[in-house]
Amino acid sequence: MDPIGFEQHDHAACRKGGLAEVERRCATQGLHLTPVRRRVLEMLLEEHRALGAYEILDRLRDEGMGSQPPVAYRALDFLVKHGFAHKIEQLNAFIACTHPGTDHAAAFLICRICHSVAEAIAEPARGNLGRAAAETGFVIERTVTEAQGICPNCREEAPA
Amino acid sequence: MDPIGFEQHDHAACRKGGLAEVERRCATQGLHLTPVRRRVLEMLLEEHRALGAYEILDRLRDEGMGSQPPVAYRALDFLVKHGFAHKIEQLNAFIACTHPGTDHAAAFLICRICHSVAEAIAEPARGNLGRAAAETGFVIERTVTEAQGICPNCREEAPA
DNA sequence: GGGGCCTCCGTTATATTATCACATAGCGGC
DNA sequence: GCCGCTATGTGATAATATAACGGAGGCCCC
Repeated sequence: MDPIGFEQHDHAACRKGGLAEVERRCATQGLHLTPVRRRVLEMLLEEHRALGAYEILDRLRDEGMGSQPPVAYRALDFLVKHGFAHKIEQLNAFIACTHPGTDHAAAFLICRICHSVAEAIAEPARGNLGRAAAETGFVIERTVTEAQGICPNCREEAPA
Repeated sequence: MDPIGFEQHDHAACRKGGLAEVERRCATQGLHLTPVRRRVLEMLLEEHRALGAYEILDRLRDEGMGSQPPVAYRALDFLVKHGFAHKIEQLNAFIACTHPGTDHAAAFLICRICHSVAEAIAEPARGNLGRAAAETGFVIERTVTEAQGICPNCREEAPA
């Protein structure tokens, strides 16, 4: 199990590994990891925290890579569509996928203090939701699972 | 089990029952179900479909109950805060709770064709998410579980 | 029964998030 | 060279949400 991003870890490796994996998959699937898309992915990989589209856009603008919202949104759409990033619906923000290789339904643990986000692999068909779907004939295509709370680090510092 | 809103049912009873239950709880908990809040709840109970804040605001305006966004958002905040309604994060829209009595974590089945929404009771602590949280010491305070797909009715009509 | 406090509402303004529409650039096929 | 395709650049605007402030009304205390 490595679903969690709260621990200390070799973050440089984590960034490079994520990028390398995405590059590999783009190559095998014939996808274009263009400069903008690549840069946005790097930004997301920089931190285990969700970034808003406009935060990303600001950074792109600083780097001279386009200054209008569609630039950021299109890159994010690409990354999300191909499973290289996820949208955190509760935050209207985006995060790099920690398992870009696997076809996966993701689940997230979101710290409301430090805003770090950890990703786990979800089991969409399990539990009440899957049962309810099966009972009624609802066909699940996509699930969003997000938990908000306090991460171990923040819990120590502010145990309230 | 009655988690599902896709079947035919006595909708008038369903509306009245929902309203009555909320009134009862407001009475016992000392909450103020003011005219605006009550009207918004009624609107949500009208349909098993998520309504956007501005859709609600338009109706309030038509009825002369306030025309500015905060009016709708405040009423919705109240309803959500006390568990009488839920926000569907994927849709940025709101729906009446089908189990206003119980203290509950909700899970939703959202039809991407007809936009109807069914609510089931979720089991937040189960599955990978709960396990990942337990392993790392993350304290879950609130979970969002939403599945998007095709409801049985739409599936018959458009079996693609 | 007046004053203070609290909750709720009305309103203006603005912030934040997201998309539309259309023009341009590059690239590969043939 | 030209076409068709994908991606990008840009201006405009739509959709969602909140900040900030003032006033109305209830309620309690004394």
